[in-house]
Amino acid sequence: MFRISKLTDYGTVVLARLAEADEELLSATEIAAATGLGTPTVSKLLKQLARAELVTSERGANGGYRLARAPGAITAAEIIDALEGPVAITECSGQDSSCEFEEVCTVGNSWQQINLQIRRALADISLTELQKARPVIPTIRLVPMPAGIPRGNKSDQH
Amino acid sequence: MFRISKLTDYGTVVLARLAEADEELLSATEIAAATGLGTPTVSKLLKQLARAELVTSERGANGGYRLARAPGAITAAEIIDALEGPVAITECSGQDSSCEFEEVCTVGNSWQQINLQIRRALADISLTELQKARPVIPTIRLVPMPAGIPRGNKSDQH
DNA sequence: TTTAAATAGTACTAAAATAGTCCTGTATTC
DNA sequence: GAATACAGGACTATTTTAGTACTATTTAAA
Repeated sequence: MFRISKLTDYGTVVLARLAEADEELLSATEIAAATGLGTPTVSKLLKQLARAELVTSERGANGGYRLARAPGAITAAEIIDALEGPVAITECSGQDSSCEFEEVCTVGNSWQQINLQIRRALADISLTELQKARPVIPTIRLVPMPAGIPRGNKSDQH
Repeated sequence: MFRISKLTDYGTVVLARLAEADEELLSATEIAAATGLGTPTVSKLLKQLARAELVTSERGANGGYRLARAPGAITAAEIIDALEGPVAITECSGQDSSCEFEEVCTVGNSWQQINLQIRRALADISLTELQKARPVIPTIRLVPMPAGIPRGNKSDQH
């Protein structure tokens, strides 16, 4: 339905936690505990974010993650790119224009325009701004919830 | 992956065909033949578009569909709304703010901003513009293809 | 030097959303 | 009344997403 996936949203929660920690090294387990998300899930997300170079990692005992850059320099577009691949409103709006039906199929152009505008909007929002509305979440209230940002059940519209 | 669904894209193909027909009544079968899409699929799409009042229908023998308005007055936002429900980048970015976790969950604001900008971009593109890049498609080339806008296989990026 | 804690990578399973089909009913024309 | 076409809903199959598990590697500390 034209929305970001749950994992991407969880990803912003994880990144927000790291932003809050400000340079301090946090392990996946710690982040999971702080956000209420599952440890394997957090771990998976951090690996993806590390590969996209939005966070840096240190291995070994006492290892963990920290933001690769200041929160203000990480954009929503980058987060989405990292966690769900490049934003593309249609399958054929990528740069790689190597379709065998190219002469016939001509959807491209306008969707690509839209795509560009969406990308622009996403590139304009930084982690700082995403974080702004997500201040210190009282841990005690999160514990009973399965996910850091509870949703996905019946009626939890915000 | 943050994209519109195939059905929505098919929908624009169907609408483009109707725009081309310019007021002439076309049956689902005719549109299916002209676009290369499956008849049941086209039929389903047209029903949804009719309910959203983007097309009008006439029942009975010699019935069919035509655009409810001029192509220039139908926007991408409306098409997406009709075929996949209201555009919302996250589940909680709708108007209906009745979440039981509202005090705790605070994702809202910035995603909603993004959402609004995306909506604006989509509302700015009309069917005419979507159609522009999709001129007369030679039927003969479409026949062997399973879908009007062939894709979804391995390497068919446009 | 061994053990424990942590990330890296990959593969797999389960659940949910999407796509596509079919059937039954109703309206309209011939 | 028969044929054609839309309306609505239900159902099935496929694909995508979410979540988990396992193995390997790295590092710190006992």
